[in-house]
Amino acid sequence: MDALGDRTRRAVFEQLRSGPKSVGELAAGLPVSRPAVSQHLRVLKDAGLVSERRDGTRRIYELSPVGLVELRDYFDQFWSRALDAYKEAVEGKRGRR
Amino acid sequence: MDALGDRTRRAVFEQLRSGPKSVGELAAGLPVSRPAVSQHLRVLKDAGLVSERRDGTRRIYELSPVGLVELRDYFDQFWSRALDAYKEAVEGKRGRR
DNA sequence: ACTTACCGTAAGTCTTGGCTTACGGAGATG
DNA sequence: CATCTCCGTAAGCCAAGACTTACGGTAAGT
Repeated sequence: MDALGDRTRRAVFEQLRSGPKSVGELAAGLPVSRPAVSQHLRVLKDAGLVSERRDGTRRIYELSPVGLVELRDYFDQFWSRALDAYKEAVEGKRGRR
Repeated sequence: MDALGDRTRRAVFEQLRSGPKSVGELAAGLPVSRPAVSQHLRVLKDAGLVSERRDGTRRIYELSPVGLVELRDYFDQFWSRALDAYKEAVEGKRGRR
Protein backbone atom coordinates (compact mmCIF):
# COMPACT_ATOMS: atom_id res chain seq x y z
CA MET A 1 0.00 0.00 0.00
CA ASP A 2 2.87 2.29 0.80
CA ALA A 3 4.42 1.22 -2.47
CA LEU A 4 1.44 2.51 -4.41
CA GLY A 5 1.49 5.83 -2.64
CA ASP A 6 3.64 7.45 -5.29
CA ARG A 7 2.12 8.62 -8.57
CA THR A 8 5.01 7.57 -10.75
CA ARG A 9 5.03 4.17 -9.13
CA ARG A 10 1.36 3.73 -9.86
CA ALA A 11 2.08 4.69 -13.46
CA VAL A 12 4.72 1.98 -13.65
CA PHE A 13 2.32 -0.46 -12.12
CA GLU A 14 -0.39 0.44 -14.61
CA GLN A 15 1.95 0.01 -17.53
CA LEU A 16 2.68 -3.49 -16.37
CA ARG A 17 -1.00 -4.34 -16.52
CA SER A 18 -0.69 -4.56 -20.27
CA GLY A 19 1.98 -7.22 -19.97
CA PRO A 20 5.64 -7.72 -19.05
CA LYS A 21 7.99 -4.92 -20.04
CA SER A 22 11.66 -4.11 -19.92
CA VAL A 23 13.01 -1.19 -17.94
CA GLY A 24 13.71 0.79 -21.08
CA GLU A 25 10.21 0.30 -22.38
CA LEU A 26 8.73 1.43 -19.11
CA ALA A 27 10.93 4.50 -18.96
CA ALA A 28 10.02 5.41 -22.53
CA GLY A 29 6.39 5.74 -21.52
CA LEU A 30 7.10 7.91 -18.53
CA PRO A 31 8.36 11.46 -18.01
CA VAL A 32 11.25 10.34 -15.82
CA SER A 33 14.68 8.88 -16.46
CA ARG A 34 15.49 5.20 -16.66
CA PRO A 35 17.33 5.02 -13.33
CA ALA A 36 14.30 6.55 -11.65
CA VAL A 37 12.17 3.75 -13.05
CA SER A 38 14.75 1.26 -11.82
CA GLN A 39 14.45 2.59 -8.30
CA HIS A 40 10.68 2.46 -8.39
CA LEU A 41 10.83 -1.09 -9.65
CA ARG A 42 13.01 -1.97 -6.71
CA VAL A 43 10.40 -0.66 -4.30
CA LEU A 44 7.62 -2.50 -6.09
CA LYS A 45 9.70 -5.65 -6.08
CA ASP A 46 10.43 -5.39 -2.35
CA ALA A 47 6.71 -4.94 -1.81
CA GLY A 48 6.11 -8.17 -3.73
CA LEU A 49 4.02 -6.47 -6.37
CA VAL A 50 6.27 -7.23 -9.32
CA SER A 51 8.74 -9.94 -10.24
CA GLU A 52 11.93 -9.76 -12.22
CA ARG A 53 13.21 -11.95 -15.02
CA ARG A 54 16.38 -11.69 -17.06
CA ASP A 55 16.56 -11.86 -20.82
CA GLY A 56 20.09 -11.29 -22.02
CA THR A 57 21.13 -7.86 -20.92
CA ARG A 58 17.54 -6.84 -20.36
CA ARG A 59 15.42 -7.19 -17.25
CA ILE A 60 11.79 -7.99 -17.77
CA TYR A 61 9.36 -7.00 -15.06
CA GLU A 62 5.83 -8.27 -14.65
CA LEU A 63 3.04 -8.16 -12.11
CA SER A 64 3.43 -10.65 -9.30
CA PRO A 65 0.19 -12.54 -8.55
CA VAL A 66 1.13 -13.21 -4.93
CA GLY A 67 1.59 -9.54 -4.20
CA LEU A 68 -1.64 -8.76 -5.99
CA VAL A 69 -3.53 -11.27 -3.87
CA GLU A 70 -2.07 -9.85 -0.68
CA LEU A 71 -3.01 -6.39 -1.76
CA ARG A 72 -6.54 -7.39 -2.57
CA ASP A 73 -7.00 -9.23 0.70
CA TYR A 74 -5.79 -6.25 2.64
CA PHE A 75 -8.07 -3.99 0.72
CA ASP A 76 -11.07 -6.31 1.05
CA GLN A 77 -10.68 -6.35 4.79
CA PHE A 78 -10.19 -2.62 4.81
CA TRP A 79 -13.31 -2.29 2.78
CA SER A 80 -15.60 -4.68 4.59
CA ARG A 81 -14.83 -3.17 7.98
CA ALA A 82 -15.53 0.28 6.67
CA LEU A 83 -18.82 -0.87 5.24
CA ASP A 84 -19.82 -2.60 8.46
CA ALA A 85 -19.06 0.53 10.41
CA TYR A 86 -21.16 2.58 8.07
CA LYS A 87 -24.03 0.12 8.14
CA GLU A 88 -24.10 0.16 11.91
CA ALA A 89 -24.09 3.91 11.91
CA VAL A 90 -27.05 4.04 9.57
CA GLU A 91 -29.03 1.50 11.60
CA GLY A 92 -28.19 3.43 14.70
CA LYS A 93 -29.85 6.60 13.60
CA ARG A 94 -33.01 4.93 12.25
CA GLY A 95 -35.51 7.32 10.82
CA ARG A 96 -33.13 9.16 8.55
CA ARG A 97 -34.34 9.12 4.94
CA MET B 1 -5.63 6.80 -3.61
CA ASP B 2 -3.13 9.56 -3.09
CA ALA B 3 -4.95 10.38 0.11
CA LEU B 4 -4.30 6.93 1.52
CA GLY B 5 -0.64 7.04 0.61
CA ASP B 6 0.36 8.39 4.01
CA ARG B 7 0.59 6.12 7.04
CA THR B 8 -0.85 8.60 9.51
CA ARG B 9 -3.72 9.28 7.18
CA ARG B 10 -4.49 5.60 6.94
CA ALA B 11 -4.43 5.45 10.75
CA VAL B 12 -6.98 8.26 10.91
CA PHE B 13 -9.07 6.46 8.35
CA GLU B 14 -8.94 3.22 10.31
CA GLN B 15 -9.98 4.95 13.50
CA LEU B 16 -13.04 6.23 11.74
CA ARG B 17 -14.05 2.70 10.86
CA SER B 18 -15.20 2.27 14.45
CA GLY B 19 -17.57 5.16 14.12
CA PRO B 20 -17.68 8.96 13.94
CA LYS B 21 -15.13 10.79 16.05
CA SER B 22 -14.17 14.32 16.95
CA VAL B 23 -10.79 15.76 16.06
CA GLY B 24 -9.64 15.60 19.65
CA GLU B 25 -10.58 11.96 19.98
CA LEU B 26 -8.74 11.08 16.82
CA ALA B 27 -5.64 12.97 17.90
CA ALA B 28 -5.70 11.24 21.29
CA GLY B 29 -5.28 7.87 19.60
CA LEU B 30 -2.40 8.96 17.43
CA PRO B 31 1.23 9.94 18.03
CA VAL B 32 0.82 13.32 16.36
CA SER B 33 -0.61 16.66 17.40
CA ARG B 34 -4.18 17.78 16.91
CA PRO B 35 -3.42 20.29 14.14
CA ALA B 36 -1.66 17.54 12.23
CA VAL B 37 -4.80 15.45 12.40
CA SER B 38 -6.80 18.45 11.25
CA GLN B 39 -4.62 18.75 8.17
CA HIS B 40 -4.95 15.09 7.36
CA LEU B 41 -8.69 15.32 7.75
CA ARG B 42 -8.69 18.16 5.28
CA VAL B 43 -6.96 15.98 2.71
CA LEU B 44 -9.31 13.08 3.34
CA LYS B 45 -12.26 15.41 3.06
CA ASP B 46 -11.03 16.88 -0.23
CA ALA B 47 -10.65 13.33 -1.47
CA GLY B 48 -14.26 12.65 -0.55
CA LEU B 49 -13.36 9.89 1.86
CA VAL B 50 -14.74 11.53 5.00
CA SER B 51 -17.49 14.00 5.77
CA GLU B 52 -17.68 16.69 8.41
CA ARG B 53 -20.45 17.57 10.80
CA ARG B 54 -20.59 20.25 13.47
CA ASP B 55 -21.67 19.69 17.03
CA GLY B 56 -21.27 22.86 19.04
CA THR B 57 -17.62 23.74 19.03
CA ARG B 58 -16.66 20.25 17.99
CA ARG B 59 -16.31 18.83 14.52
CA ILE B 60 -17.38 15.26 14.03
CA TYR B 61 -15.83 13.34 11.16
CA GLU B 62 -17.09 10.09 9.69
CA LEU B 63 -16.47 7.91 6.68
CA SER B 64 -18.17 9.08 3.53
CA PRO B 65 -19.89 6.25 1.63
CA VAL B 66 -19.65 7.99 -1.74
CA GLY B 67 -15.90 8.31 -1.47
CA LEU B 68 -15.67 4.71 -0.35
CA VAL B 69 -17.65 3.50 -3.35
CA GLU B 70 -15.48 5.51 -5.70
CA LEU B 71 -12.40 4.09 -4.12
CA ARG B 72 -13.65 0.52 -4.41
CA ASP B 73 -14.69 0.96 -8.01
CA TYR B 74 -11.28 2.32 -8.90
CA PHE B 75 -9.63 -0.52 -7.12
CA ASP B 76 -11.88 -3.17 -8.62
CA GLN B 77 -11.06 -1.97 -12.09
CA PHE B 78 -7.42 -1.80 -11.19
CA TRP B 79 -7.65 -5.31 -9.93
CA SER B 80 -9.60 -6.91 -12.75
CA ARG B 81 -7.32 -5.50 -15.42
CA ALA B 82 -4.30 -6.76 -13.59
CA LEU B 83 -5.82 -10.20 -13.30
CA ASP B 84 -6.78 -10.28 -16.95
CA ALA B 85 -3.28 -9.34 -17.93
CA TYR B 86 -1.88 -12.08 -15.79
CA LYS B 87 -4.32 -14.65 -17.09
CA GLU B 88 -3.40 -13.83 -20.68
CA ALA B 89 0.26 -14.11 -19.83
CA VAL B 90 -0.23 -17.54 -18.31
CA GLU B 91 -2.25 -18.78 -21.25
CA GLY B 92 0.36 -17.39 -23.57
CA LYS B 93 3.15 -19.49 -22.19
CA ARG B 94 1.17 -22.73 -21.97
CA GLY B 95 3.15 -25.64 -20.70
CA ARG B 96 4.61 -23.95 -17.66
CA ARG B 97 3.85 -26.01 -14.56
C1' DA C 1 38.98 -8.56 -28.01
C1' DC C 2 36.31 -4.40 -28.96
C1' DT C 3 32.14 -2.24 -29.10
C1' DT C 4 27.39 -1.62 -28.21
C1' DA C 5 23.08 -2.25 -25.69
C1' DC C 6 20.86 -2.47 -21.38
C1' DC C 7 20.71 -2.08 -16.74
C1' DG C 8 21.64 -1.48 -11.34
C1' DT C 9 23.89 1.38 -7.91
C1' DA C 10 26.08 5.49 -5.65
C1' DA C 11 26.24 10.15 -4.68
C1' DG C 12 24.27 14.43 -4.58
C1' DT C 13 20.56 17.91 -5.26
C1' DC C 14 16.20 19.69 -4.49
C1' DT C 15 11.40 19.58 -3.97
C1' DT C 16 7.50 17.75 -1.48
C1' DG C 17 4.86 17.51 2.46
C1' DG C 18 4.26 16.13 7.29
C1' DC C 19 4.82 18.11 11.83
C1' DT C 20 4.96 21.63 15.45
C1' DT C 21 4.12 26.04 17.68
C1' DA C 22 1.44 30.14 17.73
C1' DC C 23 -2.57 32.49 16.81
C1' DG C 24 -7.50 33.67 16.16
C1' DG C 25 -12.38 32.50 15.65
C1' DA C 26 -16.92 30.21 16.88
C1' DG C 27 -19.86 28.16 20.26
C1' DA C 28 -21.21 26.87 25.06
C1' DT C 29 -21.43 28.15 30.03
C1' DG C 30 -21.49 31.01 34.17
C1' DC D 1 -19.64 39.93 29.08
C1' DA D 2 -16.00 36.93 30.51
C1' DT D 3 -14.07 32.53 30.13
C1' DC D 4 -13.29 28.05 28.61
C1' DT D 5 -13.43 24.47 25.16
C1' DC D 6 -12.64 22.89 20.66
C1' DC D 7 -11.03 23.63 16.40
C1' DG D 8 -8.96 25.55 11.63
C1' DT D 9 -5.20 28.19 9.61
C1' DA D 10 -0.52 30.35 9.02
C1' DA D 11 4.30 30.20 9.27
C1' DG D 12 8.30 27.84 9.61
C1' DC D 13 11.27 23.80 10.25
C1' DC D 14 13.01 19.60 8.81
C1' DA D 15 13.39 14.95 7.27
C1' DA D 16 11.87 11.77 3.58
C1' DG D 17 12.30 10.57 -0.88
C1' DA D 18 12.03 11.36 -5.87
C1' DC D 19 15.03 12.62 -9.52
C1' DT D 20 19.34 13.29 -12.16
C1' DT D 21 24.12 12.49 -13.54
C1' DA D 22 28.00 9.51 -13.40
C1' DC D 23 29.93 5.14 -13.13
C1' DG D 24 30.66 0.12 -13.50
C1' DG D 25 29.15 -4.44 -14.79
C1' DT D 26 27.18 -8.14 -17.75
C1' DA D 27 25.62 -10.01 -22.10
C1' DA D 28 25.39 -10.06 -27.15
C1' DG D 29 27.18 -8.96 -31.66
C1' DT D 30 31.02 -8.21 -35.03
